[in-house]
Amino acid sequence: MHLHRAQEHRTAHTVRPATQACDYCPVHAQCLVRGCDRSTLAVWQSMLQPTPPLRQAGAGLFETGDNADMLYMVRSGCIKTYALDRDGAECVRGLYLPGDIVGLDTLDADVHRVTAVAVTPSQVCAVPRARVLALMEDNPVLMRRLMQRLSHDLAEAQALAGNHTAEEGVAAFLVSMMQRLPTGPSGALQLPMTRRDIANYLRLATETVSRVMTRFNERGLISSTRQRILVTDRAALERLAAAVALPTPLYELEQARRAA
Amino acid sequence: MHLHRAQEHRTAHTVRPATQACDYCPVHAQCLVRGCDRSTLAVWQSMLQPTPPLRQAGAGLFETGDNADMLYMVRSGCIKTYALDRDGAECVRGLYLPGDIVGLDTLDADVHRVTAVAVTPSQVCAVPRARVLALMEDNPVLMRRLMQRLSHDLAEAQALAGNHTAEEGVAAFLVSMMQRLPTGPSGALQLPMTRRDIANYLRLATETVSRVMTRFNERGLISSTRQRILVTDRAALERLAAAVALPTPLYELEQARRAA
DNA sequence: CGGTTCCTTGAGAGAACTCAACGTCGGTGG
DNA sequence: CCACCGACGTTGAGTTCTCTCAAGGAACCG
Repeated sequence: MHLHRAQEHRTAHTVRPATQACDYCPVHAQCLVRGCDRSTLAVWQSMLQPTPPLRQAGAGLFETGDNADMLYMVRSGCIKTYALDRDGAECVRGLYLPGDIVGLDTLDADVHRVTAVAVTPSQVCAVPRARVLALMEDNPVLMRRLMQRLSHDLAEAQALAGNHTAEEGVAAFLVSMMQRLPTGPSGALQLPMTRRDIANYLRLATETVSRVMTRFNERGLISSTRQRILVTDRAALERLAAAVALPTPLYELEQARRAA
Repeated sequence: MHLHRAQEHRTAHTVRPATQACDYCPVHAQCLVRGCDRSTLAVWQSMLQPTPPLRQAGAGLFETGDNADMLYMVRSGCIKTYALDRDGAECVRGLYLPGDIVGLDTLDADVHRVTAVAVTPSQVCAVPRARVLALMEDNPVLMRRLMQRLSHDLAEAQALAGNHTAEEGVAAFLVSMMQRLPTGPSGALQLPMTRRDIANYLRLATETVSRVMTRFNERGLISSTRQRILVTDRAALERLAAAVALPTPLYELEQARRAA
C-alpha cells in the first residue's frame, strides 16, 4: 500500500505518467514487450496513452457499455472487473494484479461487458487495442505472448470454476495470490482486496469467506489478521486447492524457456 | 445422431477423413479459414492431420500429460474436456460443439492439463498448433479470428462462473445450447451430453440438474423428455440466466460485420 | 472523537448434496 | 422375440453446507 502511494506521488507531476517510467516499471519483467529490440520498444512507448493514476479505491477505468478500444496493463495496485446481476450485486469477473492485462476478455466485442474499477490505488498503462493487434502482425513474438496470456487466463478461469466447496475455492484463491503477489519482509501476503471482493469473485458470501479463513487459522494453515496473511502450511492449502490443478504460472514458463 | 453415423460411414473408407471433406464440412461457415483465398485454403488443408472419427462416446482425443501440439476443430458430435479431482470425480472444464476449437486453453503450455473424450460419436479436424501459429504470422485475418475466439471463450468461462444458484446455471446452460446447437424439425434441442456431464460442467449434482429441469417443466419453461428438450419460454430462461450476461455469440459479430 | 467500512461470529433458514429406490431406455444374448 | 442387464433419469428423505439476518468489535478517516 505504501509503495503504491509513493509511486503515485512520483508520477503525479509528470505529463505522461504511464509512458515515461518504463525503466522504473515494477513489472517491466512481465511486460509484453520485454526483451524486444529498441525500435519495437520505441513504437510501443509511442502507443501508450497518457493515463492518470487511479488515486483511490473505486476509481473507474471503464464501464459496461463503454467502447472497448484499449488494453490496460496493470503497473501497480489492483483492478477488478465486475458485472451487476439483477439484484444489483457485484459479480466480480476478474482480479488483476501488477503484470496482468485488463481487457483481454473483450477482444471479440466492441463494447465492454463489465465495469473495471481500482481495488486499491493503482496505475495502468493504456494502449489502443487496434495498435497492439497491428504491431503483432509484424512481431510474431508479441503475437505468441498475447496468445499465451489469453490461453492462460482461459485455463485459469476454467479451473476456478471447478472448485466445488468454499474451502477449495478460498484455498485455490490464496495459492493463486501467493503465486502472483510479492510477499512482504515477514513472508506475509498483503491482500489488496476486501473479503467482499474475494467473496464476489468466488461467488460466496463474505461471511463464508471469513469463516473459512478462521477455520484455516484454527487448523494452522495460515495466520491472518485482516488483509495481512501469513501462509504457514502452503502444502496443505495446495492439497485443498488441488481438486483442480491450477495452470502453470506464466513466469515459470519463461524461466523454463530461458533455461532451455 | 443419425447424421453423425452417416458421416462416419462416408469417411471411414478414405485415407484422410478430416482433410478431404472441407466442402462437405457441416461447420465450414464457422471455420477459421472461411472466406480465405485459395492459397491459404490450400496451405490449411495441407496442414490437417488424418484423424479417424471418434466412433463412440468415451473415445479419447488426448489425455492429461499428453503433448499439446495440436488444435482440434470439432466437425460433428460433442467433445468434453475434464480434469479429475482427488476423489476421482470428473471435473468437466469444457463442452465443445461443432465449430468449437479444443485446445485453446493450452497454448501457454507444452502438455495438456485435461483429458478430452467424445461425448457422442464425433469428428474433428486436427491441425498442428505450431503451424497454425506460423500461418497466422502471415495472415492477420486468421490471427484476429483466433484472438477473438480465445477472448470469447475467456468471457464465456468467466460468465459461467458467475452463476450462483442451480437454476441460474442450468438456465444459462440451456440458453447457451440454444445458441450453439441446431434445433430439430420440431424446434426441440437434442442435447448430446448426459445429465451427469451437465452437472459436472456446472459443478452440481446430477440430481440437482434433474430437479431443476423438472421444475422448469412444471413452470412451463421447457418441455423435456430425457435429452430432447423443447424450450417453450426462452425469454424466461434468459431472464433467469441474465444474472450474468452471456457474451455475444461470435456468429452475431460476424453478421454485424458483414452488414457494416 | 464520531462515522463509516470492514471483518468476525452466532443463530436460523434455505439450498444443494448424499444416499437410496425406482422407472425408462438401449443394447445384448439367450 | 423376449428377457435381462446396465446406464441414465427421476423422485424422495435426511443431512450438510452455505446463505441470510443480526450484532458486535476493529481499523480507518475526517
